[in-house]
Amino acid sequence: MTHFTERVKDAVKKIPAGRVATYAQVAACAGNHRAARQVAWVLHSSSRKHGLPWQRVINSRGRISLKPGQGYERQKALLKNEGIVFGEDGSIDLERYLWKPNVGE
DNA sequence: AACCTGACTTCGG
DNA sequence: TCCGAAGCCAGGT
Repeated sequence: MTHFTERVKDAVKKIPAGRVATYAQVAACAGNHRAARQVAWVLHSSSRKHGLPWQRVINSRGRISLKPGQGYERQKALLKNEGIVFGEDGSIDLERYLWKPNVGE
């Protein structure tokens, strides 16, 4: 595991409940904003172990990347449980819920 | 080392 | 808004 992967996990853990972060944002925190895909891989690989609030990581469009039946509903339920409100099209208002690193921490 | 893969992102059409 | 193509990164085989 590279240092980057560890940083990704650490960054994800920092995301506070009720907030969300994009893959690119997490990647940036880990050192490479271009490694968004790798972030997805890490989550997919580590989510099994609990410990990671993977549900708080969404794509740049403010929507869940998982497909229905592939975890979409599960993630949506977890986020709603944290107080996040979804649009009728299943989108999340990033202006309101996006995690702001350095702010409030 | 080479090739494949993925919960991505951006740009065009 | 949807679809396809291209770029990008690191781990797994």
